[in-house]
Amino acid sequence: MQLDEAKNQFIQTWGALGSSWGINRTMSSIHALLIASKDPMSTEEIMAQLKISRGNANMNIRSLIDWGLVKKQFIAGERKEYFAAGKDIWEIARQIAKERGKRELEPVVNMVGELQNVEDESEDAQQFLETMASLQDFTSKVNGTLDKFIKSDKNWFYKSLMNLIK
Amino acid sequence: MQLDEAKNQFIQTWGALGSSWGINRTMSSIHALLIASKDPMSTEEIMAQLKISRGNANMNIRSLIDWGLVKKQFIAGERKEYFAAGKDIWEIARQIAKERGKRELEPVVNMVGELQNVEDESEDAQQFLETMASLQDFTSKVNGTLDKFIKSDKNWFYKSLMNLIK
DNA sequence: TTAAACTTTCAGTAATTATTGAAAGTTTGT
DNA sequence: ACAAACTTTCAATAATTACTGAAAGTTTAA
Repeated sequence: MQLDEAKNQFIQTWGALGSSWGINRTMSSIHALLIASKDPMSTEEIMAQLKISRGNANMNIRSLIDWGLVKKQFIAGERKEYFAAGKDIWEIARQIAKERGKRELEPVVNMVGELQNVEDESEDAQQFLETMASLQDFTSKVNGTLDKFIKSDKNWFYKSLMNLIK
Repeated sequence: MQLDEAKNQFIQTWGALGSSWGINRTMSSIHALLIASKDPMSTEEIMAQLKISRGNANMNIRSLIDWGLVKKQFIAGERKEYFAAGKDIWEIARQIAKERGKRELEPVVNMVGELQNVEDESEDAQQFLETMASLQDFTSKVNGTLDKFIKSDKNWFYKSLMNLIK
């Protein structure tokens, strides 16, 4: 297999994965492209490789920077901005966990908190509150683990995971 | 707070959460509705509660059944089908992990496996292969943990998690 | 200060995804 | 066998989300 072929394969799969996880296809394709590239790339190069417009490239590069997945790189003597993705998969996972946790876990935690003060005494209400309580238990545990993971270095996580899966 | 109000709140939030995780809003709303309901519900009732069409209701109920999140319930003397969601959050999480793992993690594992036979010897290729190797390492560990989690009962997971977060 | 080199924005449009509702299909009781 | 009660399908349509490209904005070097 040729290197280019392999890279394309990777970009494809990574892009599809992203889109089925609610991250847009272009954003994850750019991410994959940068992960697979040895050198930082300019907006122009990204546009050319993925055949996308300037606006689209720019917007998604910004999102990747917001998510902490991509960094600007200045190249001596060049005026253009270059972009590079971290290559450490653990770091990438940690970064994604952090963002998604913030954006999607927190709303649930907040909702469940508010739901505690239902006055109703019916059996129906009892059961609902029970489920909500267990949801709260669950999310707070997931949140806690996520926090540890986010603050951890690879090594800590690795050890704990090994421990977890025995 | 009224029970109905609380339930609506829950349906709303759960629906939004699903849609930002690549699951359609109606599907997660129905799921939430069934989680919050003491008794199993018919298609008619679901349609009325969420103000959605028959077709939409049917399709999404089927998806929920495919995912193993909802079960048919037969009610004595009734001809209609009734539906109920499991209320155990751990079981729900396990079910979702299982489905998503199958649908989205496996393609990555397969791709990375295939990518091993790149013949190129350049530095660029070296680096790419290194990243892919670490990706493989990562996915196989996640996969392994997921497997354990899926096969586990709540208690096993709980203990390991407690252990994990010290 | 000017203009070239580059980045960002955004209104319009395209592509994708979800929903409707009516028609076709199925099951069950008589 | 019939028809009522129910479920499923799917073509048309609506809603959402992503993308384009040109124009506006910004930075830098001379």
